[in-house]
Amino acid sequence: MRVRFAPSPTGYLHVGGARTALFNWLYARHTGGTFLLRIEDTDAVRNTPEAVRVIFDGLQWLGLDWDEGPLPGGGARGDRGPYFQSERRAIYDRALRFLLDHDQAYESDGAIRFRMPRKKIIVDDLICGEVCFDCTLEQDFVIQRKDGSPVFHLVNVVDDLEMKISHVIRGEDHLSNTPKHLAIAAALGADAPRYAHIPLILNRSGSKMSKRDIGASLSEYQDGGYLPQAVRNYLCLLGWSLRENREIFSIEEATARFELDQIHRSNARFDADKLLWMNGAYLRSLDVDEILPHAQRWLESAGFPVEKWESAYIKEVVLLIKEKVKTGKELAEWAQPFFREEISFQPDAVKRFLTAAGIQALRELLADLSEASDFTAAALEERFQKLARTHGTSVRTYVHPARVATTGREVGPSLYGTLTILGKDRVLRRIRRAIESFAS
RNA sequence: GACCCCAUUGUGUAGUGGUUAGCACACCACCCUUUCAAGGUGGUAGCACGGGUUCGAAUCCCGUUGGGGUCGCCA
Repeated sequence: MRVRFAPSPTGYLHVGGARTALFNWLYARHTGGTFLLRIEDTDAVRNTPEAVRVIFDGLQWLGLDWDEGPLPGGGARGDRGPYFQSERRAIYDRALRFLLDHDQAYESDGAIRFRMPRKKIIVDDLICGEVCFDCTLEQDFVIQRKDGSPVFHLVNVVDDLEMKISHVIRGEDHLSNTPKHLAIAAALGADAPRYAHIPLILNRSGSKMSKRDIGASLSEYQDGGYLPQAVRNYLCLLGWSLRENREIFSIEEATARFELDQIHRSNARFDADKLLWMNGAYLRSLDVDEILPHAQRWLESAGFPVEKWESAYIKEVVLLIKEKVKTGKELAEWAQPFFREEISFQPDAVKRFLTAAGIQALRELLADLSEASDFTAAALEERFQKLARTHGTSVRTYVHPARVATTGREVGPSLYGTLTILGKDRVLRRIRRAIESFAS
């Protein structure tokens, strides 16, 4: 089996494209076949090195490695290259010459048109089944522009043939183009690959997700603190499932179970809420060591110089917070009090908890914690409860002002864990400072 | 408009002739609780419609309606 992902470098990687790449990759890995990457950069205007970089980054981030194709560092792997269409002109010229010589194409106003056969063409699709197109009234179409550049329909088919692609797994928006592609392959005297058209990903309002839609670009997830495992898992679910009331699964499991004929025929709407939930689920369940490299990136982009801190310290913070948040972005926000001495106080939090009563509670707490020799979470919890009992009040009396004093916020991870990680010195200093700043 | 694809709660799906139509997200309620999450329990909500076929249709056939896609010298 030889499958390919053939994106056009547009400057961003569409989630639909990412899902197409994923399905191709899954099929290749499932069958022990070859997954190749081909860059369809025939549109010179849009073709920039940065735009190609985005494709490499996105695929690598998702963990979709390709066996053949251009390499991010330059050069290529595989013996069916070049893998940039812009470098394959001679091959297309040869195909054009062949079609012209065999009267399957002709010149028209300077362009070259393909002689579309006027007959019924059946697409035997691996997912959609046999689809019949009546092409008796079909028009001939351009395969080489007046400026001499070849057109998508031609190059796409020629490359699939030249690269010995056995299965073309692509979006269903291409189903209607397939008769053309079948006809070109036949005119070239070749056997066309098998086709498998996967359902489209729709936006919230139900039309094909486009560049303009929120959440359409993979980079939004790369930059938004999502875990690639979660995004990949979610993408699997758009048109495919394990069929056993379970939606969170490993990539190995997906690879083992993936079958083309189990893919849906109906389009799927992209549900950002569910992806968010899934990302949180991954954050909670993944081992902190797996999250660490991502967390370092999240913290870095939030403006915290991670190299300043021991990775053991970062791990403690991540371990504390990851249970409570859904994205890395959120995690970085919550982590602020651990990486910045100058904490910023949220006005609402101050107003609500650093009242006269709150300050009084902080004074009592300060006196108590000053005596503490054991600053573990369990010991602190005991201390807070004892303090509350002594003063005949609820532990909340101390917890809330303490959280605001040490983190500046009224919402955050477990307070006792927070205090433990901050350590006695920082905790006492922050409580003192809060008392000084907000006692009126 | 022509052609093509599709149709199970709001969303993603399980279901392939006989089920109290299952699961997940979202939503609501309660429980747990130091906040927020998470977790637990329960709940609201679905086979688009009309004809067939059949002893029996979410499941098979036809039509209607609805949604989507394609009709470029873009890819």
